[in-house]
Parts: sequence; structure tokens; C-alpha cells
Amino acid sequence: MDAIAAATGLGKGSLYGAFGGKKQLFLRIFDSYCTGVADAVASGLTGPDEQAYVRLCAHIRAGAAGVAADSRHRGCLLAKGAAELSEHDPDVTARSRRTLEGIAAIVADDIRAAQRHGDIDPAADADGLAALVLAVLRGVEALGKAGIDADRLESAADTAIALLPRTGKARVTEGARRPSVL
Amino acid sequence: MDAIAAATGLGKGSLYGAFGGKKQLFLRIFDSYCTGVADAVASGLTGPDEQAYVRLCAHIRAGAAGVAADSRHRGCLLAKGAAELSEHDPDVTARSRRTLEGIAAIVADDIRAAQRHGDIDPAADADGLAALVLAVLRGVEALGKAGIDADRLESAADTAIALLPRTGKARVTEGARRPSVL
DNA sequence: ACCGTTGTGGACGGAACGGTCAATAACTGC
DNA sequence: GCAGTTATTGACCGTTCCGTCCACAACGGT
Repeated sequence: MDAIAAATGLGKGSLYGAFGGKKQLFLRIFDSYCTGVADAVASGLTGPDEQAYVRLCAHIRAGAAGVAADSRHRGCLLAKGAAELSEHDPDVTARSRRTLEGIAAIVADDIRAAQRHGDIDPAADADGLAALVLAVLRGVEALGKAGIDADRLESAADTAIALLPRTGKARVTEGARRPSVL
Repeated sequence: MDAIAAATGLGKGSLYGAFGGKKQLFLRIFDSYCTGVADAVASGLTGPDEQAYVRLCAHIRAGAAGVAADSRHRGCLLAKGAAELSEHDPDVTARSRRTLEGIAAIVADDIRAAQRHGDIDPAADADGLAALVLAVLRGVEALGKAGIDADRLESAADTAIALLPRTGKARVTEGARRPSVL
């Protein structure tokens, strides 16, 4: 709070008067950040079906590239907030969950668009794929913060893209939820 | 430090005398945790080539199940330490990186074993796949801490397994690093 | 111009925390 | 059994930090 007061030039009393307290101020910031992230994802992943697949690939790659470019490991407030605070603060958990589920829905919609256009196997489970894509992106973020090289991060992203079930002679993803093996 | 002193029954002076300071004590704990995780992964992913693929699937599923079972969002010290401290402490970054790269190597070895046995497409890039698997697991961990339902976590893990390039009529992963699209 | 409301600022109290230190206990080799 | 070394303790100091409070300025209606 002292740092924020110093950075904003406001007195600490004003901060408390305007926002009520530390946690409420944080939640305001966190909410704003979450909607910002969700909006950015939405604007990157919506559009005509013809480019849905390209948008998806670009999104995955951009995510990895963004992490790789963050050489200072500053990271993402959503990830950091969830990792650090979710354990003790259900409000943060709820907000992170809502945001990520919203993003998953956006990704799933884009995948469905790509399926309509014939780029992604229509037999694949769009929600499952969306969950996977989201996990990969959050995982790349986590790995990036752990100092993993940019090459490896981009390799993970590219491999994920390469494994997406394409149409036609592509492998059947029937039974993706429960493979027979094991 | 006060909490550790209380929990261990030791005086704070003893703690400082024995370990030197807060950061050094943390690094001792962090190192121990990291080697523990790496050992656990190694013991879960080594064995005869015939079961390499099964081990890999089990590992992925167990990772997701473990996160899903952690209803308190306590999480993993490696992930939390990297997320929280890596920004300001290069020692933590270095240790996280070493650990995760070690795990990636173990995963890659298991994938190569599965390739030798004919379960995974030998044309696939084992290191790229390992990076992807690692990203998925860390991503599932991150999503879990954000409160995402167990179903979705397991869906991501299962989808990842289902998309692994199998042998034979499975899709060719040639050019996995740089798909032609986009 | 006046007064009530609202916003602002920085000093202050109180608590938590990291780290030190001198006194004391435990243990070692001889 | 003793002297010297080492381990342990909890009180203690300085710092950081959160949140409050009161004095004061800005503003708006009349």
C-alpha cells in the first residue's frame, strides 16, 4: 500500500478512503486484469470460420512467444494471483476460475468454428481440446517463470499445434476422453 | 521463521545458527523438494520399453488426478516457488529450471523408449513431445490452483494422451516443430 | 460569501517479522 | 571431573507494513 501510494502520488488515507482497504483494492485490480485478459483472448479468437484454425494457432504461438519475451519473469497477474493467493482467498479462486472458464469457452468456440470450416476433425471434443490448449498455455507460462529456455517453450507450443486433430486423413480422435490403452 | 520455530519446537536462534538465514533455509527445503519431485518422476517413468507408453499415460493422468485431489489448492512448492520468487531471486529460477529440465529429460527418455517399442511414432520429436507433456502437467497444476473443476483437468490430461502420436496408421508428426499452416 | 460534504495527506499506533545476542545448557575429548 | 567447544533459547532491536485518524483543502449548492 505504501508503494502504491508513492507510485500514484496519493496519500494512503485517500487510497483507503477510495477503495476501502487492501484486499478490495487488489480485487479491483485483479478483476480489471481478468477482464482485460479475457477481452484480449476474445478479440484474438473471434472472426470468420475460415480463419478459426489460423487464429487458434496464432494464439497458442503468441502465448508462448509472450512468455518467452518476458525475460524478467514478471509473469501474468492472473497466474500469479491464483498461484499465490488462491490457497487462502476464495474470492481470488472464484475470479480466476470464472476467467479461465470464460477463456476456455472462447477457445472452444473457436475450435468449433474450425471444425465447421473443416480444419479440425469434427469428431474431436472441442471442450476437451480447449481444456488442453488452455493447460498448455498456462503450463508454458509456468515453465517460463521457472526460467525454461524460449526454444523449449516454443517447442511445446508448436508440438501442441502439430498434434491438433486435423481433418481428413488425420487420426481419428474418437474416444479422446478415454483411450483404450491403460 | 517464527512459524517454523513454533512448528519445530526450536528456538529462532537455533534455526539461524543451524541454517544461516531465512533464504538459505528456504533453498535447503526447495532443493530437497526439487530432488524429491525429480526422483518421484524418475521412479515413475523408468522401466522396460514395453511399458514406457503405459507409464507415460499413467504419469500424465496421475498428475492431473493429484491436482484434482488437492481440493485445498495447496499446490506444489516447485510451482509456487517459481511463480512467486523466480522474479526476484535468480537462485530459485536456476533451481526450478534445472529441476524441470531434468524432468523433461526423463519424460523424453520414456518417450524414446515408447518409440523404440513401437508405441509412439518414431518420427516424432521426443524432446518436443516431452516439452508439451511437461507444459500440460504444469498447466493442469496452474488451472487446478485457479479452482478449475476436476473434470476439466482430467479432460485436458486425457486429450493430451489421446493426441500423442501413435504408431502405424497414426498421423505423421513430420514437421511438428513448424507446421505448414500459418 | 458561507457551510456542508467530500476528498486528501501524512503522521501515528500497533502488530508482524527478520535477525542478533548474551546467557545457559549440552556435550566433547582428555 | 573438568575445561573448552558447541548448541539452544527467548528476549530484544530495528524495520516494515497495515490501517486509522485528524487536520486541512477542494468543491458545490444556495
